[in-house]
Amino acid sequence: MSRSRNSDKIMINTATAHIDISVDCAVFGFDGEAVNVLLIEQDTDQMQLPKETAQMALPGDLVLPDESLHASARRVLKELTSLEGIYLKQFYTFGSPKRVAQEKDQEWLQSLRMHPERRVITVAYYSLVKMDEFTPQANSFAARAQWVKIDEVPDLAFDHNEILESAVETMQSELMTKHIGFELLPEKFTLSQLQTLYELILDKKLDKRNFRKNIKRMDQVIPLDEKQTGVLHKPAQLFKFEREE
Amino acid sequence: MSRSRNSDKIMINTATAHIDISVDCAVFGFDGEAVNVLLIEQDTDQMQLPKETAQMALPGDLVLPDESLHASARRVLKELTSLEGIYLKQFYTFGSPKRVAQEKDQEWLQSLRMHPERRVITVAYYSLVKMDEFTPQANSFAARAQWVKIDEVPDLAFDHNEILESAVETMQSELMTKHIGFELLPEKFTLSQLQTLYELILDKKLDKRNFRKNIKRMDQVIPLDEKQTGVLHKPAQLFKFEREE
DNA sequence: TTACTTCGTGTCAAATATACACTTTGGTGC
DNA sequence: GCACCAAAGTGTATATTTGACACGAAGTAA
Repeated sequence: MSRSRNSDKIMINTATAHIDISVDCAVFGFDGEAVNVLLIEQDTDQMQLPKETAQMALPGDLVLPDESLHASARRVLKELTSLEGIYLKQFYTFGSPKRVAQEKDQEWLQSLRMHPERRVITVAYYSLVKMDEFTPQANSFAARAQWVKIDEVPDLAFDHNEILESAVETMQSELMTKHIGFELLPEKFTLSQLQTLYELILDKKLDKRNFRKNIKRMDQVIPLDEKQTGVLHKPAQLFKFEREE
Repeated sequence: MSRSRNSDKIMINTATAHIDISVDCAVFGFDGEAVNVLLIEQDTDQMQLPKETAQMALPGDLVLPDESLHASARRVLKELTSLEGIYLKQFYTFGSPKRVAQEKDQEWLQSLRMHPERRVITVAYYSLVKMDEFTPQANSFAARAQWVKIDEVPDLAFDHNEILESAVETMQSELMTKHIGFELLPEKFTLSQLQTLYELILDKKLDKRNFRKNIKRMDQVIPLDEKQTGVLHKPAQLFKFEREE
């Protein structure tokens, strides 16, 4: 099939031509104050690398030979948070030939990967977790995980800043149409919490009355006979979200 | 890094563990009557396979070792149509472990690929071409290409029906927000042509006056001092689309 | 000139989006 | 128990957008 097919045969069949596939997950959480993303600190100790070279990265892993992409993302997430059945969505695949070839990244890959020089194409997912259900696992992977406010994210390994930015954009555009905001809130929430979350994700102020008008005409948002407690002002009514099938 | 990282090391290092990466393109065109997609007929003659086994497929190819994903899609498209600089958009990555393992597909892969048994993950793009600029290349790849109306697409190779369906959905959802409709029309077009195209893509009737009201308030659509010719009724005014930067 | 076909146009009603400010409620501390 | 604090909760008027709907105008062909 055409010229390129022939060149495949010539070029693919060399040791350097293998391409690895990974998944990376941008895992978002909301603590009432800010939207956070889960970052992993590269483990320089174990790798016997100088601490200065430690970078933070989105959690990710190579795709296993018999694992679907989605399963792979689920696995990464489960190892990290032990959560299952949470919102997880593929949004883009990053495949620049040099995306793991920068010097800052090679050092780390060389102490970790069998084929550090290999090109890696990564399928990126974003995920939304309720922070109050988040229970880090007692393994070295999750132990080095931490929540970082999305506007305080440092320079990350590989092209992970780009991936993260793209995840945030995807989340913004899906917020309205897919009601993903509720995935970040606890079971019971107030409308002010919901509004704060929307304002943080969309990065703009919303009008309180108009916002409530809109929310209240969604019949998936159900008022409870319960009020907020432990606040030093008028307690707000609690609501729950019921996803329809 | 954690259990899975270890299992990578064990499992990746076997002959069967390599995963190939391809791109597949759903190339759409509009002939005034219907929306068409470019399909390739698998070349059973050259492969010495019985003709009954011939299937149609979306054009695609393995990603070359040093080629970005986008470049790879551009290459496939150029070989097929010789067109450059046309609308091309990544929309999803399909990675089910068994997606090329069905019997109907293996026969063909075995006469074509160096590693027919390998799992292939494919990054899918959709593309919009003006059919009047489409010039098939004189190579065997393009010679077997043909336009097929999207509602007459037969069973395709691999999971290409699923990919195509997903491409159509993406196109539908991007039609309004990204004004991709104009990519399918010739330089000069009438509002009726535009409306027909919208109705075909969205698969629903639109009201003529309301449609025109909406289009006319887009200042990217510019009326020309020119009319349709060669029609046996009142000729329509021509318009052009000017993408703003 | 007639017949045919598609082009091109406006209005009204309904729904939705936006802008905007004050009273209510519960808790705390005196 | 009163005063204060802080956020909750609520309504209206205006502008904008959407959706439904029908007929004369322009050109071609016979």
